[in-house]
Amino acid sequence: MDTKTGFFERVYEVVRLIPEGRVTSYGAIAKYLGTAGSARMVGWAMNSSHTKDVPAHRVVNRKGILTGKHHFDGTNLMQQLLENEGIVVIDNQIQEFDRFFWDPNHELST
DNA sequence: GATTTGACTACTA
DNA sequence: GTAGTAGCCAAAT
Repeated sequence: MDTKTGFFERVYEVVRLIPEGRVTSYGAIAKYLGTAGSARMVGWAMNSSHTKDVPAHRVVNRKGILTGKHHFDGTNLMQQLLENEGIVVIDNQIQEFDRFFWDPNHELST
C-alpha cells in the first residue's frame, strides 16, 4: 500500500464499499484496518468525512445507534438516508441491526 | 514534543 | 439495570 495514504483514506475506502441498505460499526471498520479496538479512530476519521464522498450515515456504533447524527446537517437527515435505503430506523436506532450489519472482514475477506 | 480530543467498546461497581 | 471508568490509536492544537 502507499505509505502516503493516510489512515483516514483507508476508513473512507471501506465505508465507500458499504453496499446500499447495509450498515457497519466503527469497531468492524477499525478491525479491518488492523486497529481493532480503536473504533474511536474510525469516528475521528469520519469527523473529516464531510469533505469526502463517504456515506457516513451507514456507519453506526455497535448498538446500531446513529451516534453521529449530530454531525449531519439536519437532525434526522442520517435517519432519513438510512430509511431511504430500506433500513428501518426508530429513535436513532437501527431495527434488526444484526440483519443489516455488513462486516468488511466477512464480506471482503474471502 | 506533550497534551487533548474524538461519530467507540467493554468491563466493573 | 444503570453508571462510570478505563483502554484503544491517531490526528490536531
